[in-house]
Amino acid sequence: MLRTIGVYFMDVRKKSITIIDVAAAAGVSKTTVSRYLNGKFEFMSAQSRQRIAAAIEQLNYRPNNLARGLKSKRSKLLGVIVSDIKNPFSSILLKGIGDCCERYGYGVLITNTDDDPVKEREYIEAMIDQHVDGIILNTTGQNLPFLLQMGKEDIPIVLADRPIEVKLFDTIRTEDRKSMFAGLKHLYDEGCRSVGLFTEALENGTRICRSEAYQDAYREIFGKVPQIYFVDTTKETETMAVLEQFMADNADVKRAIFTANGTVTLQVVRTMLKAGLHFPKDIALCGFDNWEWTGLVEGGITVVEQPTYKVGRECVKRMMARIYRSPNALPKRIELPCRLVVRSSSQCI
Amino acid sequence: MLRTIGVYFMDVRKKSITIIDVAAAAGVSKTTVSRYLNGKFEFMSAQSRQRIAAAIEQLNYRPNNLARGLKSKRSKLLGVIVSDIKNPFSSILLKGIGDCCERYGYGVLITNTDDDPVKEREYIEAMIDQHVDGIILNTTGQNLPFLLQMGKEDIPIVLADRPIEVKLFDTIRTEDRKSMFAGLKHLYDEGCRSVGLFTEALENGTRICRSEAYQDAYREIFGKVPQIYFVDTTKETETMAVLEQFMADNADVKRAIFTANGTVTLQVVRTMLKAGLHFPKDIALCGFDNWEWTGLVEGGITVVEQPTYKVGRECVKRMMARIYRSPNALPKRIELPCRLVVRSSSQCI
DNA sequence: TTGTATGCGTTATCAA
DNA sequence: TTGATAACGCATACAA
Repeated sequence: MLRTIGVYFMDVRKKSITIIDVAAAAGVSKTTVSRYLNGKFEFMSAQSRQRIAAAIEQLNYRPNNLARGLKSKRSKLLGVIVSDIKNPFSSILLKGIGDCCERYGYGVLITNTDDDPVKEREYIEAMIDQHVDGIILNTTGQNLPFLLQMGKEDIPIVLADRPIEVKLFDTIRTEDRKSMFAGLKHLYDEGCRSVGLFTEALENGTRICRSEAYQDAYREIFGKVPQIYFVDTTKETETMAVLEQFMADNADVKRAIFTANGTVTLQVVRTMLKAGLHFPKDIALCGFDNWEWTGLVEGGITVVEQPTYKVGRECVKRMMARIYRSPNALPKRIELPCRLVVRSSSQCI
Repeated sequence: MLRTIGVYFMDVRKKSITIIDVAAAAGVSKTTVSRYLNGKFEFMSAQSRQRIAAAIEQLNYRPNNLARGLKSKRSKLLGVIVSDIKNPFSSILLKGIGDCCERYGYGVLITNTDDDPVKEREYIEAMIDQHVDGIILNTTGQNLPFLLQMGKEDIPIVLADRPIEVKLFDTIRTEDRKSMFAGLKHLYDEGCRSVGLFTEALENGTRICRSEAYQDAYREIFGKVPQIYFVDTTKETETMAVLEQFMADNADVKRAIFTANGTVTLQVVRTMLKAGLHFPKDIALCGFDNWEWTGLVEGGITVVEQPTYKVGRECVKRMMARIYRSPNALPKRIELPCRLVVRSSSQCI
C-alpha cells in the first residue's frame, strides 16, 4: 500500500474526501456544509447552498455514516433478527422490512438465530454494539428474562410475528385466532368430524397462540376434546410414528390434520406421500402459510395465507414512529388479517 | 427524555459508559484499555490486564463499534446484495454467509435489488457510505460499466454465483457446465431425443453460462439444433403459450424440458399442471435447484442440486482472505461441484 | 447568515 | 510497560 515517490512515501489509498474538502472548495466553513447535508437551509444564502452543491458534485463527496452516527447518535441502521432464515416466512418478512426501510433511508443489519436463544442474546448485544437505532425481533421465545432486561434499555424493539407473554414491546402479528376458527369451521363444513393439530414444541408465542386458538375453536365447533400432536420436523421416522398414531386415534371418522405452520405442512405432506396416503381421501389437510408449492402438490393444499410482507412493513413503520414520534408511547399490538385459501386437500364432499 | 429533579434538568438516557470509565475504574489510562480491547497483551502487566478485565465486567462495558470503525477504518461489517431475496437461493446463500461471518466476528448489511440495476448501484454506494469492509454481490448483470468503475475503488467485491464478463472480481459459482452435460446425458440415456431449455431472458452471467452450456452439450450429446424457450415467470398465459409452442415443435418425439433455475421450474410445473400435462408421461423434466418441494410434486422432479450454502461460505472466506491476507492478489474464480438428483420426472423407461 | 470551538468513543503515535 | 495527545469525520452550542 506504500509507494515511493522521489524520497517520500505516499499512502496510496485515496484519502477520503471529507466535509473539510467540500468546505474549502466551496469557500465556506465546514459548519455550513454540515448544515447543508442535514437540510437546514432556513438561514443559508442561496449562494452558499449553490456553491456547496457544486463542490459536492465536483468532488463526488459522500458523507461518512460512521462519523455521522458517532456524533448524532443515529446510525440509520436497523437490526433484524430472524429465527430461521431458510424459512420462506423470513424471506418475505425481510423483503417487507427492506422495502420499507428504503423509503426511510435506513439500512438493515440481519442475523439468524436458528431458534437458538443463546445466539439471540449474542446478536442483540452485537446490534447494540453497532448502535442500531432499533431492533426488529422474530424471537425464539426462550429469552424472557433477557428481554425483560432489554425493556429497560432505551433501544426500541419491535417483535415480528412471535409475541411474548409480557406486554413490553410493540408487536406486529397476524390474526391467528380468527384464522384458526375459520379453518376449523371450513373443515367442519366439509364434513370432517375429527381434527388433530400438528405442531412443533410450543416454544414460542406463535405456536402457543395457535395451539390455544385450536383448542378453543375445536371445542366450540366440534364439541370434542382437542388432540395435539407434536412433531419434530427434522425427524422423519418419528413423524411417521406420530402420523400413524393420529390415524389409529381417529380410525373410524372423517378426519383432518391442521398444521400449525408451513414447515410442519411440508413435513406432514412428505410423510403422508411416503406412507402412500393421499388427501383429502385418507386425511384432509389444512395449514398455515401459503407457500408457492402448496398449490402444486397433489391437487393443492388448503392454507391460511398470512400477510407476512405487510408484517415486515408494519414493523418498520412502527419502529419509525417509536424512534421519531413517540419514544415513550405504550407498546402497541397490531394484528393483520389473514385469508383462507381453499384447495382440494380439504374438499371432502 | 428530560426529567426534572429539583431545579435541575437531567438527561435521563443512561450516558453510555466508555473506555474512559473503564480506565478510571481500573486505574489505568485509556490507551491501556484500548490495548486490552485489541488483545495487545505483549507489553502489559498481568495486574493491568486483570484490573481492566474486572472493570469491564463490573461496568458491563461494551465498545462502540461506530467509533472503532471511524478510527480504525474497519467496520467489521460486510455488505451483501442479493438480486431476489424471496428466492430460496438467496435464503440459503445468506445463511451460508451469515454462519461464516459469525466465525470472523463480522456483521452483515443486507439489501435486495429485485434485479433492478439502478437499485444495485444505489445500494453499492449506500454500503460504501456505511464503510463496510467488503461487498458480496449477487449482481443483476446489468451494471458492467459501473462495476468496472468499482474495480478501481479499494473496496473488495466478491461475486456470488453470477459472474461478469470481465475477470475483475473474485467469483464463487457452481459447476453449471458440467451439471448441464450430466443432466442432458441423463435425459438422453432415459430415451429423450429432444430437449428444450426453458430460461428467463439472458440478462445475467448464470443464465448466459447455462444457456451456452446447454447449447454445447445438446449439440454434442443429441447432435441436434438447440432450442431455447424464453419465459417470463410473472406471466402465466405467456408461459402457457411458450409451452404449447414447445409441444408443437416437438410433437412426435420423446421430449423433455430443461429448466434453467428453480423459479422457472416452478413456473413450468404450474403451467403443466394447469394444462393437465404430467411428467414424465407428456414431457420429461429436469432443472436446476433442489428446492424442498421438488421432491413432492407428482412423483418428484429431477434436479441439479447446487451447493448454495457452501457458495455463501466461500464468498466470506474469499473476502476475508482479500481483506486480511492478499488485497492485491489476482481475482480468483471458484466453482463448486453440483449433484444430479434423479427423480421420477425424468425416468421415462 | 456564518463560523469557531468542542466533543462523540475509539485507535495510533510518540515519548516517558 | 504505560500514558498524553492527536487524529478519525461529522454535528452542534455558542458566538459573531
